[in-house]
Amino acid sequence: MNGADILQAHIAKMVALTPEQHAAIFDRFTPLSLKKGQSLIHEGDRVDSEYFVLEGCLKSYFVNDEAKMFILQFAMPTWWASDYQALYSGQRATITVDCITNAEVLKLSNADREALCAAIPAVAHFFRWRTNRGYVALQKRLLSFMNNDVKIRYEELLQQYPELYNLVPKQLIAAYLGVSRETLSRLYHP
Amino acid sequence: MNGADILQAHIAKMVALTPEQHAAIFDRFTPLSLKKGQSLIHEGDRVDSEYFVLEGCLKSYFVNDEAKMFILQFAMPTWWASDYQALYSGQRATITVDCITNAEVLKLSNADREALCAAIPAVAHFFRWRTNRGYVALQKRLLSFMNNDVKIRYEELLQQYPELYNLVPKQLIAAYLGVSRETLSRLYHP
DNA sequence: CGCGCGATTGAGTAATTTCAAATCTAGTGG
DNA sequence: CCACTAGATTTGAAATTACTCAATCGCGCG
Repeated sequence: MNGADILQAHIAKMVALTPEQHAAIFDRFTPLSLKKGQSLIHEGDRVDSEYFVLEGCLKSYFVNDEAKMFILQFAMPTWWASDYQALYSGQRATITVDCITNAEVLKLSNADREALCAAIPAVAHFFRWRTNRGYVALQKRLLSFMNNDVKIRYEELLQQYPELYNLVPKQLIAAYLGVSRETLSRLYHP
Repeated sequence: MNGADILQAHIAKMVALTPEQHAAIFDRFTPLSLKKGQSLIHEGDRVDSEYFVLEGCLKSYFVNDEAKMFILQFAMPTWWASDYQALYSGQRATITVDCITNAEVLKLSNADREALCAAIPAVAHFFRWRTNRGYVALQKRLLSFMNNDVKIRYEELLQQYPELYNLVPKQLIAAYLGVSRETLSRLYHP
């Protein structure tokens, strides 16, 4: 399945559009082929775009003063990634987005998104829905963070994305779960 | 300032509307006067509305099997609250929203929101912006949760809402910060 | 006055961290 | 095919931190 089809299927799940509208939407996106390790957004950058993942896996993360990494999101196919704080506010990026594996993504600029939303109300509806979905997912994660111990959070993550298990290094999983890699390791080697 | 004015000022910060449009929007909201302790959404309920706070303070929280409470949000004036997972998906509420103090709120049903968004594109834009803002705030909180210790998180919260200090019991603050009340107490009585 | 809720304090326990070292593994070049 | 290296993972031990449980304190209100 090519990029246009994947994007179309993703949007069509939420709103009904004509083929012409789907084509007009896809026109605004720029396909990018990325190598493992390449970065899309780096701390300190100006951010004017977000990215829709077609293939591969990205991570978005924050690095603190002691060089400790905290992963906000593993972006798998059909997920979106950016530094939304920077994208919406115009401030410089505080988080970094890069490729865990080779990846195919579609880039959409802020301006193009707004143009699409203005031209096609259903697209505005789609993006509203998408952010709602992200908000709910994030809230669920925060709750799990407060409520559950690491082991349960680890199982939740693997249940949601079984492919992560042998796609990303365990230390990145640990950085997502908010524990040290040693603690994660000890969970399964008692 | 009355409810209509507060709502109008809140929306006008983001999108430009005519007085007639503001009036049409306010028409869809139902004002409610609530007493301290009253609940708007209770775990297990069907949820068909969200709430805009005019005055007072709400909390939205989750209670786990061991009756431990985790506070997702203190909803202060001009913030919105609901169980968005339930509201958007139609599933039953897993979180509860109730009043920490007497409160004045405006209720908006899902159907009325969608009707407004469909009738006035700028309103759709407003809600898209609002959810984006909520998403970014939540992401910031998750990061702070992973990165900072309780003391810093406590200071961040009080810096954002100084009035919380003598508005809500310390145990609720602890439930927001994700620590036991004893630990929070010891922070400032070493 | 005394009740009840919230806040504080103490002591022991459990979980996680850090630091250091050992082990494993995949990929590279000879 | 093998040796080597870099990165990733595992393991150990000590130190830290937060938790639980229990008891006490403080204060506002009937």
